Amino acid sequence: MTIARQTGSGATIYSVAEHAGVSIATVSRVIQRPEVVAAGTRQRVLDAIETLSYVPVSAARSLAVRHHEAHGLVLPELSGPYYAELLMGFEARAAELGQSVILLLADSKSDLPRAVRQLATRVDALAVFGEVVDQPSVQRVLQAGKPVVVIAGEHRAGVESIAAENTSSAAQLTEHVLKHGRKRLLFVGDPDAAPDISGRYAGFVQAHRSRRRKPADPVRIAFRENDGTAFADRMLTGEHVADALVCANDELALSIMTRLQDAGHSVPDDVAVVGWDDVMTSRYVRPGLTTVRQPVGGLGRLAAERLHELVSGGAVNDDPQVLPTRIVLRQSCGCPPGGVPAPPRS
Amino acid sequence: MTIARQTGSGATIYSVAEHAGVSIATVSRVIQRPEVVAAGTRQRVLDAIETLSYVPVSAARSLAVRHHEAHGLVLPELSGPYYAELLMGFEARAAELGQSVILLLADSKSDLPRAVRQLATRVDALAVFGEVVDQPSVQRVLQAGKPVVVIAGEHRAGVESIAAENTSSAAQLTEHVLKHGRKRLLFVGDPDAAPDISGRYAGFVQAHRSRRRKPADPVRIAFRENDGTAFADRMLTGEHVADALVCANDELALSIMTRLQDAGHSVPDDVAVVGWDDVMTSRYVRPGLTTVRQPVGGLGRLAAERLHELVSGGAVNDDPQVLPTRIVLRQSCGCPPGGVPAPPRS
DNA sequence: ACCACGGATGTAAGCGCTTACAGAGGTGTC
DNA sequence: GACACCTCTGTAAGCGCTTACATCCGTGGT
Repeated sequence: MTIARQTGSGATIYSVAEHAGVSIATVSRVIQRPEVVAAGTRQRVLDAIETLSYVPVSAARSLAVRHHEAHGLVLPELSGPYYAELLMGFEARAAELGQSVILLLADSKSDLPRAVRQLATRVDALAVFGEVVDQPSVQRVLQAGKPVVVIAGEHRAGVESIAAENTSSAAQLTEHVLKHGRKRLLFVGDPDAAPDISGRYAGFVQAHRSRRRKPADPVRIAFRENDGTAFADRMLTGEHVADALVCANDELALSIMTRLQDAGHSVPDDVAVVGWDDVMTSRYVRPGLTTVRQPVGGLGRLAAERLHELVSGGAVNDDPQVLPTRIVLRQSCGCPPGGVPAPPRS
Repeated sequence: MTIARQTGSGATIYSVAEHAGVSIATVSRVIQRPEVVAAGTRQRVLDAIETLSYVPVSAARSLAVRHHEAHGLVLPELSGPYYAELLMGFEARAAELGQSVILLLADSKSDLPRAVRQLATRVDALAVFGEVVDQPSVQRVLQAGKPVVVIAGEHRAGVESIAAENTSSAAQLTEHVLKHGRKRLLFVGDPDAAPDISGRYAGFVQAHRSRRRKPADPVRIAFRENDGTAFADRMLTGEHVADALVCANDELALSIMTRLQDAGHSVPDDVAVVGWDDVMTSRYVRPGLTTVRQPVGGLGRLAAERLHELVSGGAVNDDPQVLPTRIVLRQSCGCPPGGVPAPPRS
């Protein structure tokens, strides 16, 4: 608390070796491959480690072995369950593979490219979400010889990419809504904002086409609750007319649905609403929100796994890997209660 | 893709120096303190860095400067908004202070102590949540000379700790419910599960005492949705009787409330329900859930900040720092609609 | 009794940076 | 013209580990 502590910060492999009466090589061995050192010696070293509170300096090891044993993950932010789940999956798998994870959140960063460069400095490989980090920055990392996988982003040659299936489940979902007899569907959310969304809109269009109906243009709004509320207000004034809303995500769907209900409209009688993500709230609102569940944790796990394989010399997979999604039917689309019970969250 | 790449993985400070026709010291200088090197030289070096796609190896720097420029954060998990928000705050502040953050999630770890030891190896300081990591592990880190702050955990001498205020807001909240004329309140959640919860129960007790009423024993159940549902079922059978429920967190409150409603009971008429955390769902359910908002992001920011100060030689703060919380009144407690509008989330 | 061999440990050469210190030119002053 | 000063750059000594290679010693075979 006052004087420099002798133990702790001071202990190095040298002090341990000295204390145990062995060479530093032996100390290193008891840490890396305990079985090769004689039991007695091993114990003396272990004791020395204990009494000196020795904690190795990973940087020295990294330098010597020439890799970091760490993966970086760049996410836009962490509000809502989506990214959190992704991160959980990533962290879990990375840990299993003995890798630390260094997290970088893009919002709140004034100079993202710089932050990414910095990050690249301390990891063996990088996973980045969608288009959060600019292409040149990605290229830099790649050129420095560090594998990069992009999650739910644009697919580009030479960069491994993984994503959840969007288009065909969007088509199914749209089809489902159409089967409920809805005529004027609106897609709510900006397809240009992210590849995920454009895939969903593509499915929306496809479902219309296959019935020879003309899909409406997307309502290009952002994805936060405020945006949904504002849109609902514009529906209330008659600016937008629809009997079904296919929303780009649950936050949008929920905020719109709630606003409409608070204004006296009935969901799904007046207008059906469906979304994407199956957030917790979607189970709790009434009517329950029909939505699409993505294997978000799986995306994270897969990303960590691929990174590890790439670092270990694996070849980059040139086509995107897409994980299947599942439609969760509740009542907001017009289905009767008790129809299909929502499966428990995995 | 086939042959070892010349650029990238190969580039070191030496190759850059050679390519630019300067010494490695100069290269290091243009990276660390560009202003001290002559403009022409600097540019040549910058060009060399560019053409060689040089990315420094942070481990080498860490070794030379003798610190990692990274903070570790150990969290139980990441489901629900609570930990995610904490993490966001922590990451944001850490980044501002130039520190990377290495995340460790305790669930999914088969050998947590080992994971923590490993983590300690690559950071300058550690923030750990509550009691997720065992005391001996914490002590080890401390003895190795690395600062530790515990968030929302038991306070112990010598370890810095920070938390959100619990007892007095719990007392206020309980008091509020009592003022609505409720007579039989139950505290739902196990106080022994976490210091936060025991603080809340203490407030519950305190409010009763100050009115000379006898507080009920806590209903010791876990905090997941299932546990809440099961408890609600037991209320429905008459095993528990109450006209108000003070729940340890929103997940519990929401799952109980919903189950009760689905069974035909009215909230708040038959039973009032309040919770803690102000998760997103709490705004969306009807009636809106009365709850307590904690400055979760603030806890994270503060943790990162204190860590940084401790690493920079600051003295450890012997009493816990507690951040204020705020009660958010909605209708589940019995308040009329439109009474106090819920402030927007910060 | 001698030798080959294998197991346990030590020696020493890096890994890629940072930085104190020294040296080399230029400028300005008297 | 000599000298004191700057400014800019180079030299070299670590930072704390890992690991190939060398060494030492005890065994067992013959």
